[in-house]
Amino acid sequence: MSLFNADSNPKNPKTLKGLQSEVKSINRVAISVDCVIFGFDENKLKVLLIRSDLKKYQNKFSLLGDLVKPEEDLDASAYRILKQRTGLNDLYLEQVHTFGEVGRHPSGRVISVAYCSLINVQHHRLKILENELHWHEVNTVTELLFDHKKIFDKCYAWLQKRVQKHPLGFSLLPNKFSLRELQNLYEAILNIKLDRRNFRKKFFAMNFLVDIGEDEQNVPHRPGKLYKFDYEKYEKNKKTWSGIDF
Amino acid sequence: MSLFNADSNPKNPKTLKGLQSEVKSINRVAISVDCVIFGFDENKLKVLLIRSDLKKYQNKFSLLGDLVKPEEDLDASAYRILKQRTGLNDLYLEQVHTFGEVGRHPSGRVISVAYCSLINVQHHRLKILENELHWHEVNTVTELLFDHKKIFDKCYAWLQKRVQKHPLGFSLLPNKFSLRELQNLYEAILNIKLDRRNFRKKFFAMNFLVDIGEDEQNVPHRPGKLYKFDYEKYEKNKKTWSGIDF
DNA sequence: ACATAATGTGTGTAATTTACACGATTATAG
DNA sequence: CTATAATCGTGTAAATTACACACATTATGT
Repeated sequence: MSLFNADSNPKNPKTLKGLQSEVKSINRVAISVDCVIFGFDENKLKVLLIRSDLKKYQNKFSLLGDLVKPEEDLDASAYRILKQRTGLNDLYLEQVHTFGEVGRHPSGRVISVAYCSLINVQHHRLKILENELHWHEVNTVTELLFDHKKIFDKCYAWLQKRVQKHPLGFSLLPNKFSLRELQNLYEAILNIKLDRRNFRKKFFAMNFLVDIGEDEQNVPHRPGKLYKFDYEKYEKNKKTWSGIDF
Repeated sequence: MSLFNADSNPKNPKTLKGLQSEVKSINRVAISVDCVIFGFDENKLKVLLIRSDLKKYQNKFSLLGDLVKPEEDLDASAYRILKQRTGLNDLYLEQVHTFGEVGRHPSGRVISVAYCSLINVQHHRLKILENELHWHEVNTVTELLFDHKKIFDKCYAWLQKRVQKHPLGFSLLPNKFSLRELQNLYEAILNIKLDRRNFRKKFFAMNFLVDIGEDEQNVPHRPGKLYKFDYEKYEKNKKTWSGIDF
């Protein structure tokens, strides 16, 4: 077979050299990374967007993205974009889907790999105002640049599924959080109401929340206890089998 | 902002024209699609591989893939590869992950979008022998070309998760199948043993299996009833909320 | 006819999920 | 300092679901 083999034929194999020139000359496209960055603030799930300043694009908002550099891994590219925009390292980041429709981008063939990131809004509030960045409530996101709405929709649906089976949601909260905050977060992401007592029971039963012995401050009501998420314990005990169910 | 905006600066926005030349000249890479095609035969989960005939690559096996054509959508490219190899249309196909490490391919920068497909081995048995194609038991897959083992591993792990929450597994079976066959399939994919009675109860409770009133033929024991999967009913009734649990 | 092998169904128990109510604590307004 | 409003923190009974397990049935092969 050949390296790219859908046309291969045992009697007429491609050579490595031939392939190299094919790779270098013919089927070349640009590749970009777009980041769907979620945040949680004022009990709302938000997404970080940037305003287009091109008249041609009517001041639409778009996701944060950039072309992948020639010597840059895809993940590295996503981290670079996040770093440039938020100043933060060590963000939660995961690849979600790749969008490569022929007509998706006006500048030619551009394939975009979508990444999701979850960040704690408190930690980078400073950087926002310098740019044309803006936190949008996810429910009010309508039209975005190019196919970015489609990308956003995919990532939001991904988040709603993912957050039920994986504790990535904690990345949206401060290190110390109350159970009420955690529940508000889940209610905002999933867009549902949950029973407070059962929510509490469920998370305590998981045994990944650590009571750090502090209380909420400056709340206009009885303060709740603060917890942190024990990620190591989670990693050790996480489920592998959740059962057939659809 | 600009179309690619990680370097954008309100005082110095990129122009659309500038971007177009950037897309056309600088950051260009080749893009390919690799398909991980699963089959189920003799109660084993198999994956369809093709043998490399390049000496340089020591007769390693590789996934089925090809470069994406300039005017071809990613999904279309994956369908084309499947069609060329199996002669089948309408296969189950889903994008899983994109692999873009800088050094992953010897011919230069090649980004590969991995797709998973599930096919019914009966339906295309004819085409296999013409090529260097081979069904490998998934448990015996060791070294593959380039990073294809990594791609395969990702797709297999994806399948194991996915099959628990989505009825894609039926694509591996004939239209009519017995419950025993279905259970064998799940046991092969998940590499576990399941209780026959509970398995049966679970699937009947879902109410997506239709008794077609026929029995197995040519089995050396009491024939089981044959069923088909009612995909429409599934689509109407599928769950949206499966609960927080990790 | 008998041994063998798989099918098809039922039942008790444990575990999990759900629904639901009340007293305690804190801040605020008067 | 008292009343009010809000949230915290907890327990229990009912319903549902998951699991372990046993036995009678139907076919095959000899």
